[in-house]
Amino acid sequence: MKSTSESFYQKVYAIVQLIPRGRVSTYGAIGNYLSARSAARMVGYAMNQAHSAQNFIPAHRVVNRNGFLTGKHHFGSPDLMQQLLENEGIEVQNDKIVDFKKKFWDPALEIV
DNA sequence: GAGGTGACTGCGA
DNA sequence: CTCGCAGCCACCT
Repeated sequence: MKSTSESFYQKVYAIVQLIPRGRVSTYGAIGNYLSARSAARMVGYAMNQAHSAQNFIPAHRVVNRNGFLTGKHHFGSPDLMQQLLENEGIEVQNDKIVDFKKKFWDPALEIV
């Protein structure tokens, strides 16, 4: 039923929820894993509905390619995203993830 | 039915 | 090195 891609979001949600604590991913990495080279916008768009999703989506673990908290404003509170990241042991300074490259989590590499 | 937007990315000048 | 533009796909009005 509703096999017509229940929602591109469902896929994104699944990936985001798979992100281990203390790690972060990017829109491009997720989009790339979904067969979309640069569908990063769709991933970000999915996050837009994340707060509407029935399940909790750790969208704070998803940032842009530069490691900046671009979507922090969509959490209801601009500081909420940073607080969540710091709560997981991720250092955030100037709205940017510290050592983002080290904490970067690629689904295509982790999910086999 | 058509147009516009968007939490992005990569490449060119 | 820095700045700008075009591409991408799905959802919303």
